Amino acid sequence: MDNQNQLIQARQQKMQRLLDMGVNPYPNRSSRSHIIKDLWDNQQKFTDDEQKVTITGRIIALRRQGKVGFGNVADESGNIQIFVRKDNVGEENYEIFKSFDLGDFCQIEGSCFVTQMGEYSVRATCVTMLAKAVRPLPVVKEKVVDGKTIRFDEFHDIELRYRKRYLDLLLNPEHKHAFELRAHIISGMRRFFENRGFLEVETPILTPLYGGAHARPFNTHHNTLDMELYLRISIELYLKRLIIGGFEKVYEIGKVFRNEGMDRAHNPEFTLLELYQAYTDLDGMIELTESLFKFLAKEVLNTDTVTFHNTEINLTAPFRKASMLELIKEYSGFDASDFDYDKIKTFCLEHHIEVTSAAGAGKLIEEIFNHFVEPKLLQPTFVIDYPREISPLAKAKPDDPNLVERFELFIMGNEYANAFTELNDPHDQRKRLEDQQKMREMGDAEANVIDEDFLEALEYGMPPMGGIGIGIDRLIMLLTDNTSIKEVILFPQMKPEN
RNA sequence: GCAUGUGUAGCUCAGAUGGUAGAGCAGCUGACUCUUAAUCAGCGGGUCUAGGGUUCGAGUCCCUACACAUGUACCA
Repeated sequence: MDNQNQLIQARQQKMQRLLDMGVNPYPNRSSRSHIIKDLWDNQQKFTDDEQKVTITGRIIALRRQGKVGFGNVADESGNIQIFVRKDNVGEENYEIFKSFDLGDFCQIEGSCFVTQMGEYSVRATCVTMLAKAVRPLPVVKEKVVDGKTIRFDEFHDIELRYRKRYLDLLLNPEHKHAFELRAHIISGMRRFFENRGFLEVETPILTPLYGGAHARPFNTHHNTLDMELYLRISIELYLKRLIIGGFEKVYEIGKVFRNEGMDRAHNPEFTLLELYQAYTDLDGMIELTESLFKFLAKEVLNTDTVTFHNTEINLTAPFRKASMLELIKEYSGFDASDFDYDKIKTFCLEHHIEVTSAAGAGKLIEEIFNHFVEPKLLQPTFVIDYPREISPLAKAKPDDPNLVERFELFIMGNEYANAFTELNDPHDQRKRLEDQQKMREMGDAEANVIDEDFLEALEYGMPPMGGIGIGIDRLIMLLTDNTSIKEVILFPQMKPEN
């Protein structure tokens, strides 16, 4: 018998003992009068009047001493010591207490008092088993020294933490913070958009064609229809159809799926916000983005700045705006504004920047930007004036056909938002997608595909508008000072263990 | 993808130069009616990630595979 089975068997034996006593180790009902935080918030009152309280929670520590025992019970709001004495609960009930193991859910009835050692506790008059844990939890012990909690044998194997997130949340409760903040940021966004009159919508995730981004999709198959379907890689083309349909302000927050490599910054499924607003443009999206960050900082984070890896980032001041070509010149000294392919290619080769056959001058300019500029943009910066070649859904600048009205927002060397004045000319849009198609044929597997249904919709007329996408996971990483996306996704993609 | 590192008990970790696997916690038995990393005494617990190889002998050396981390390339 292996060790784990031995541990499980010991717990099952205790469960059997309960059954033999006629006690259900998994009762249907429980009751509680107070959450544990209530007891802590009103210590004086509860100790003075000795009122009866009933708490529920998980046993997170046990210290037995013969005919008396201590333990700690935790619910979501906190944890408190319990004191169980045979004389207080009676012989039969004490047998139930003796069946308690670390990890069991229990209900404790009693009253609050302070022990001789000065610890605020619940003196039990009756204990109840609510749910027996038959599998042993990793044992983590804590000690408080000078107000600081020292944790022993912390559950910190990174792989186990991700594979068994429930144990991570249970044993390292501080890891809940990123997920709570995530929820608050998303609900804050919804409030912000609702205040501005946006409608939240849901569009298909399973689609006959994928588009709106530069990525490879996941394929699947519908049995009854006997057709190939793709998981969406962006939300863009459906949201634009809604603007065509007469909605003027829409957004969606949802999962998109990209079939690419995984690393500390990429999970195959991730959460994207996309938003479209009719009768505005890139400047409108800049205003909206600055206001959104300001709102989230003030209303959710209650601060102006966040600290990421010891760098203070001001989220509320106006962000810097600079064109991609200017920034390239600033950081590399190279002037690419003439879009001279041969000259740009030579520069790339000189600086060991990969030049693929499908890449034109615009793509190479982006590569130069990624290499020389991107890592240097620490404080929030709107990079504007993108090459048209790499922006097939953005409207060209009226005075420069090589460039489009687009920005990406960079903070700490990473991209946090991508926005355009959206292309609404169906002829231009068709041509752009055809150019993408050519790039596919030249080997760019991530280039956009031609979506005839979308083009037809465009032909019915789409108002001028601005649109933006914000990667939520990355944003949460920034706000929680995490460098791994797995720390902000509850159940990150993992390869099977065996 | 590539490079480097890690993988030993349920958990956290030791195991120089190859010689039949150790600790703490948790578990079991016993003692203990105010403890708090409770304490004390005793006991049990391992296909050392998997598969090959070298060797009289491999947790340790070599090869392959797998998982995870970090760096790097591409992408949000």
